Amino acid sequence: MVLLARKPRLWHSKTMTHDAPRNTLPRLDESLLTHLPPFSRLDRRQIRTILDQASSRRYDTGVQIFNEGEPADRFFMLLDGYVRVVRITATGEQVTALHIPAGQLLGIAKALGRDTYPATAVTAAESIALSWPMRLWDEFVSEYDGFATETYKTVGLRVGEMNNRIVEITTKQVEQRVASAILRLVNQTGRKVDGGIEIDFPITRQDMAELTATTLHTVSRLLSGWEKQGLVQSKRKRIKVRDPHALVLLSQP
DNA sequence: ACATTAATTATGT
DNA sequence: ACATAATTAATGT
Repeated sequence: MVLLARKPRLWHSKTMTHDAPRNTLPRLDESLLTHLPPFSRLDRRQIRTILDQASSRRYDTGVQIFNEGEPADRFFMLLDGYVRVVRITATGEQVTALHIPAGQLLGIAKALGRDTYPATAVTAAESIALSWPMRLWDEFVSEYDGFATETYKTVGLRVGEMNNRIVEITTKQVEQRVASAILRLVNQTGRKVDGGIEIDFPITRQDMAELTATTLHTVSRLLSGWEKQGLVQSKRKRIKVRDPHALVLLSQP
């Protein structure tokens, strides 16, 4: 299996050297959670007990973390990487609802009053996530100050984003949709590189097409055109924005 | 205004 | 060498 063949690469470890291969991740440090909004108001002791109940796992890119309709037995905190939340239409097409960056909760079915996952979560890059059994959810909500308000805040933001997408898809035209999709991704996950800002995880034309409800061909044509005008620069699975403002103009006619 | 089909090329292991 | 990704042109609704 691929997962076992690869060396476990932990958070931001490009320059790190590994002493020895491990089959389990190292003991979790409290600093992993202290800065993350749902846990930021907690003291060390509380975070310790939270971590002791967590299990941590590393995922290759393109791996499902959970599937739509499954009983939601665990909820997750993404520590590193990106996941896309995907729904399958009646015709079997994939539609990407949104992307979740590191530092956010996912699979929080309980927060939506559900006991099954409402969508499928697939890693968009190599990722690491903590998870807890869902029975702890109510405990977290009641015991830990700020946990509930923060998570419901992000839930609100996410449904807002999905609503925006629906409005976009039904009203705006394709060029405007992919323009604003790129801008959203850049705002959420953008990483400054020399000539501009780059989407921080590998994303194909097909992925963009699923995000914007179009075809990979249209996406390809648009990106090629924008590249010639110097708006963006893209190679395989990478999109860099050189002129965000111009994209903003394209996204709102 | 956009999708679909198909053929061709580029790119990463 | 092979599979996957991207481009490009032609044709269709």
